[in-house]
Amino acid sequence: MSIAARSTYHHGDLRTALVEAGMALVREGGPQALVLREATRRAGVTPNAAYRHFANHQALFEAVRAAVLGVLAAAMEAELRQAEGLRDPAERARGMLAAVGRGYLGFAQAETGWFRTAFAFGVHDVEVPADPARTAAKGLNPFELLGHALDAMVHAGVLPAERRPGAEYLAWSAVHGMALLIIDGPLRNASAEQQQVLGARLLRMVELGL
Amino acid sequence: MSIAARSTYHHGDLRTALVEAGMALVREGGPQALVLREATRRAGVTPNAAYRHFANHQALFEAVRAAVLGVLAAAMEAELRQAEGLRDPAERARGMLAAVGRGYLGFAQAETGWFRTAFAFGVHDVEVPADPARTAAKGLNPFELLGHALDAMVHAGVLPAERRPGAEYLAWSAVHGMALLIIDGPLRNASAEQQQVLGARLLRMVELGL
DNA sequence: AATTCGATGTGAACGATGTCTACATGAATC
DNA sequence: GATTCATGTAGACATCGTTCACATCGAATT
Repeated sequence: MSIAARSTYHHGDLRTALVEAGMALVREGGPQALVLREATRRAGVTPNAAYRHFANHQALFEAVRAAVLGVLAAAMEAELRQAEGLRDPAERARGMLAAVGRGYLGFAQAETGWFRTAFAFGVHDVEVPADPARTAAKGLNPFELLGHALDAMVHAGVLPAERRPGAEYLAWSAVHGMALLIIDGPLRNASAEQQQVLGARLLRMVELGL
Repeated sequence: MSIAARSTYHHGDLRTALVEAGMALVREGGPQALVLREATRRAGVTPNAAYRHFANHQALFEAVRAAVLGVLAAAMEAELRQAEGLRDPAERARGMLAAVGRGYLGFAQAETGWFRTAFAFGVHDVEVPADPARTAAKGLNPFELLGHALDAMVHAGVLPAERRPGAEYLAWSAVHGMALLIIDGPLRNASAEQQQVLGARLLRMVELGL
């Protein structure tokens, strides 16, 4: 990208510049593509300058990951908005769960590099409250959006309350697993159509089996 | 490990020595821990010697991955043997599916480094037939073992035949996703008991929702 | 307004890694 | 017994993350 030729000695906002460069790298090549020196290069700065803002490579990586999770949350919220328009509470609640799943799977397909980054080396600390870098408009991270949909299902009487606890882990397992099979598992060569059909079947399985 | 002091100029069986060293590395530290130079060090050999047997780092990695998939298959077969003793065909078929899932989840918990390696950078080519390095006694790879269990369910009348096609992807998605949540996702700090309970719930969800 | 100072960026260096090219060894083949 | 070819060694290179000492500059203090 832009090797920003800089006139001032100080960059101005190097931290965010590095994160943005990292986002670009990782969007193309996944987590492996985040190389500290390249990020500084793109920011028009010496490698060591990064160490004024990040303790090490991993710290930079975590910042990039957080930003990616924010984008994911935004994608899920976009899908959610459609479902929230539905009138019937039961239908709406079910639609919300499906929307969360669709947003997740769609993101994995459309932004593979980012998705890989979001969950590389573990799905770390996704449930902790409200790192603002990880959220979008609603202020909820992806995990919380899922919980939100499940709550709505209980409220609408679609999901028995006694099966609510822990339900996010079951739903997430299914959707996360399929996302991985799609992006570079055995489903990576399936047509987008087939993938969508399987995704829908999976979401129905979750709904039935929860 | 053993830095095999060698008297002969030729190693004798460097290829397998490198794979075994790689297995040990990866068992501890996951896929990132496979470093070519360290593997050659442990084999008591110059770094370049590796290039007589593997085109590059990735080729070595794939060989290690294949070996790991073989161990996984063995773990799943061990679980399967218990279920195969059951008399009632329906119960047996259901038991086989559960056994496959348990083997998978148990392997993820017990051999985290190996599990991460098996599915790092994508669940590549797991469905292709019978790379012998990837199989255990039965000659079936993990994917085929799952298909085997599902076939048994159809045969026993537990799973409607029209829902059989593609069912492995639904089941695998769920189990694979949960494995990831357990090894370094939000469930990594849950007690082994809680993990097992959730695993059982997940498998029931699959059975119901397939 | 001049001085100080802490935050930010630079320069040069180190050890480690994957990989290349040229050379050495030795077991199998003719 | 000479030759050949698979296998291992030696040395080098570019790149990466990271460290230590030094440079620059905006903002706070006097």
